[in-house]
Amino acid sequence: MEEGAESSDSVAEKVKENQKGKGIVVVVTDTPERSKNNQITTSTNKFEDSPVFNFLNSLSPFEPVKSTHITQTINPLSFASIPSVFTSPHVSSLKGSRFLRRHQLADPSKPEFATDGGNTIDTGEPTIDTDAANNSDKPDGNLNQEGSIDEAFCQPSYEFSKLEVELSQSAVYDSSCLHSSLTTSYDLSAKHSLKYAYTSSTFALFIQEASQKGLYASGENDEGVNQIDQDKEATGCDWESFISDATDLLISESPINTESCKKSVESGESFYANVSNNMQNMDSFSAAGLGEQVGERSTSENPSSQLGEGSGLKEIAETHDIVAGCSTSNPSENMDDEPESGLHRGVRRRCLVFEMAGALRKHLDENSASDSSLLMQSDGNTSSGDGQLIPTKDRSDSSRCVLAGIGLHLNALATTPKAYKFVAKSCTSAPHEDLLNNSSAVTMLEREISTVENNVPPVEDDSQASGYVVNEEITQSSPKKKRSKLEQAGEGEACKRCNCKKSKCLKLYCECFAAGVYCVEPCSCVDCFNKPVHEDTVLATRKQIESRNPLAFAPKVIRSSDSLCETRSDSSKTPASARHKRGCNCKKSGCLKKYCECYQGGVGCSINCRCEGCKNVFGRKDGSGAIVTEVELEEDEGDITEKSTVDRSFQKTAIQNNLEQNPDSALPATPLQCLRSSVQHTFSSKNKPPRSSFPSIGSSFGKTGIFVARSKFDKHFETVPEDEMPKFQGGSPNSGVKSSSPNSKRVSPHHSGLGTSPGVRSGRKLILQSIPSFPSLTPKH
DNA sequence: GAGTTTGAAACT
DNA sequence: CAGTTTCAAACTC
Repeated sequence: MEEGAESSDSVAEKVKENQKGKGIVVVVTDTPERSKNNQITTSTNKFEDSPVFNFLNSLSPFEPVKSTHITQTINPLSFASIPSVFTSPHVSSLKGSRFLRRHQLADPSKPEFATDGGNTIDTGEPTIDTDAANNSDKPDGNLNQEGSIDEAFCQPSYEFSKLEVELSQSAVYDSSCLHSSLTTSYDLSAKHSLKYAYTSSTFALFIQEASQKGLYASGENDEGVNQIDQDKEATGCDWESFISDATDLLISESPINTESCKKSVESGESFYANVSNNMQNMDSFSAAGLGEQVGERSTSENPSSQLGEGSGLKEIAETHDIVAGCSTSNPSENMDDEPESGLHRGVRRRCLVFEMAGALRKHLDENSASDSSLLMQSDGNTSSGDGQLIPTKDRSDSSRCVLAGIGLHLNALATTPKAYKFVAKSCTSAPHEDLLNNSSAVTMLEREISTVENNVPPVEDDSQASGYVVNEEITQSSPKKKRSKLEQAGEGEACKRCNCKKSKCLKLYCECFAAGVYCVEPCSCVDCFNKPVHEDTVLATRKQIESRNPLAFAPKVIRSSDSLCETRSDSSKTPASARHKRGCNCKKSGCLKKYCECYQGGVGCSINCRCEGCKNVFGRKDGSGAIVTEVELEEDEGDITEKSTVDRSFQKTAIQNNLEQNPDSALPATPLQCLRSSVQHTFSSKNKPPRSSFPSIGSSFGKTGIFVARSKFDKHFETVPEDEMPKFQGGSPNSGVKSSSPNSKRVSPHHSGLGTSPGVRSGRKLILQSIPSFPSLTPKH
C-alpha cells in the first residue's frame, strides 16, 4: 500500500481499486463527470509529484494507515475510529498553522462524516494525504470540540438568540466543514473538484448509495438540507436572515469567493434540495443530530477556532477558505476549481447554515430523536443522542422546555387566558425583544408540541397543527388578540405574567411555573429561575413538587360532565360541568372574587370546597348553585357530545356570571383557541382567565403528556371536551389525589375520568395512551 | 404605583 | 393532618 514510492499511475490504479471496493467510488467514476475525475486524478498526480507530496510520502507510515482506514472507514459503523488515524502533523506542514485551527473548526463536520471522509481521502489518492491528514486531525479536534459544543448547546433557547449570530457564523463555518467532509468522503478519488462539478442529481445518487451503505452522516446532511429548505419556507425567516447575513459577511470577507459564493448559494439550494430529495430516506434524526452538532460546534466552537464573537468574519472567511481547502484537500486543486470551490463554499455555507437551522428546528420538532442518537453517538456529542443531551441543547430547550412546561404550557396557554395572553404578548411585543421572547415562548410551545408529538405519534398531526396554530397566533393573530385584550380589557396583564420576587418562579406561586411555562419578558419577576437556562433547576423543582403532589401541575379545574351543565346549568349559574379539583378555602371573599380559585376558574364550588359563606355565582357549595356530586359527574361523563353543549352552556353562564369579561377572551382565535375557546369560554369572564384555571388545565395535560392529547382536545374538544380532561386526571395517577384533598375533597372529575363511561371514553383511552408521554416531560430521568 | 387583602402553596 | 408561614395575585386606594 505504500503509495509514496509508487508512480502516480500505480497510485491511480490503486485508488480506483479502492474506490471500487468502496462502491461509492464506483458511482463517482460512473458519473458523467468521470472525465473530471480523470482531470482530478491528473491533478492529483501533479500533486503527487509535488515536493510536498513526496515529503508526505516519505512519511509513508501514515499513508499505509490511511489505506487501511479506508477499508475500515468504509464501514458505516466505524465513524469514530477513523478520524484518529490521521492526526499526522503533515497537514500542518503542508497547510500551515492556519489549517490546524481551521481543521478543528472544519473537523467538526468530519466526526460525523469522518468515516467516510477518512476513507475516501485515504483510499482515494496519495495526493490527498494532506487532506486525509487534515481530516484525521479534524476528527480529533472535533471530538474535543464537541464536548464543548454540548455545553454550548445546553444553553437555553432564549440565549440562543444571543448566540444566533455566532451560530450563524460558526454554523456557516461548520457547515462548510461538514460539506467538505461529506463531499470529500463521497468524492474520494474524484476529489473536491469533481464533487463540486457533480450535478446535484449525481451527487444525490452518490449520496444515496453512500447513505444506503450506512453513511449516516450523509443522511444527516440531507435531512439537514431538507430541513433547511423547509425552514426557509416555514420558520426560517430568522434563520435565513441570520444565515444570509452570515454568508454575506463571509462572502464579503472573502472577496475571492464572493461571486462564486453567491452563485454557489443559489445553486447550492437547488443542489441540496436535490440531495435532500434523494436523501429523504435518511433519518431525520440523524440530520437533526448533525444540525445540533454543527450548531454546537459552531457555538461551542473553540475559541481557537476564532469564530469568536468579535473575531471576526475574517476568520470565518478564512476558515471557509480553509475549509474549502480541506474539503478540496489541496489548495492547488482548489486553484483549479476555485470558482467552483467558491461556489461550493457558498453553497456549503448556506446549506449548512440552513441545515443548522433546520437541524435545530428539527430538534425542536423532533425531540425524540432516539434514533438519531445513534448517529449522534458516533460523535462525541452523542450524549445528545440521549434524550438528555437533546434536551440540553436546543432541544434542550425544546425537550426540556417541554419537560418543564411540557404539555402544561400549551395546555395552559391554550386553555388559559393567560396562556393566551402570554402568547399574544410574545407576539405583539416589541420587535427585538419580542422576537427573543417569542422565540423562547414559541420555542417552548413548539418544543412541547414536538415533544408531545414525538411521544405521542397519533397526536402528532394535531399537535403539529396546534403548534402551527400557535405560531400563527403569535405571529399574526396574537397581536390582535393581545391588543384587543390588552387594550380592550385594559388589563396590563396581557403582557404581564408573573411578579414573583421571592419564589424565583420555581414554586407554584408563580403562575408561569405553575402553568409549565417559562417566564418571559413581560414577567417582572426577580431572580427568576424559570427560564430555559435553568431548565435543570426547573425540572428538578418540578419533580420535587410533583413528587409531593402528582397533580400539582394538573388542572385545578376539572370539567366533569356537561350533562350536568345542561341539566343543572339551567340554574344558569352553574357551569356545573367543571369543578375545582381541590376546592377552595375562601373565607372572606365569599367565592365572589378571584381570590377564589373556583370563581377564578369559572366553576361553582363543590363539596370539595371548604369555603365559608360561599356565594359563588357559578354554583354554591351548599348546592344553591349547581353543585355537582360525584355521581352526577360520573353520569355526566357519559356524554361526550354533551360536553360541548355543556361547555357552551357553561361558557354562557360563565360569561353572564362574570361581570368582568373580555370580549376577546371569548374569542380564542389562536390555535390554542380550540382549547381556549372551550376553556376560555367557560372563563370568558375576564380577560384573564383565572390563574388557577390555566394551570389547572394546562398542567393536567402537561404532565401526563396530555399535552399531546391537547391537540386532539382542541379539535375534539368541542365534541368531547371534558371527557378528555377527566380522563387525564383519571388516567393520571393522581386522579385519586384530588380526593386526597384536605377536606376529603373529592374531585368529581376524577371519578368521571376514571371509570366512567367506557363508551365515550374510547377516544380518550387513546389519548391516555399518549399520556404516558409524561415521562417524556422528564426525559432526564 | 403603592399598599392591602386574600387564599393557595409551602413549611413545620 | 393541622397549624403556621410564605408568597404572589387580586384588589383597593
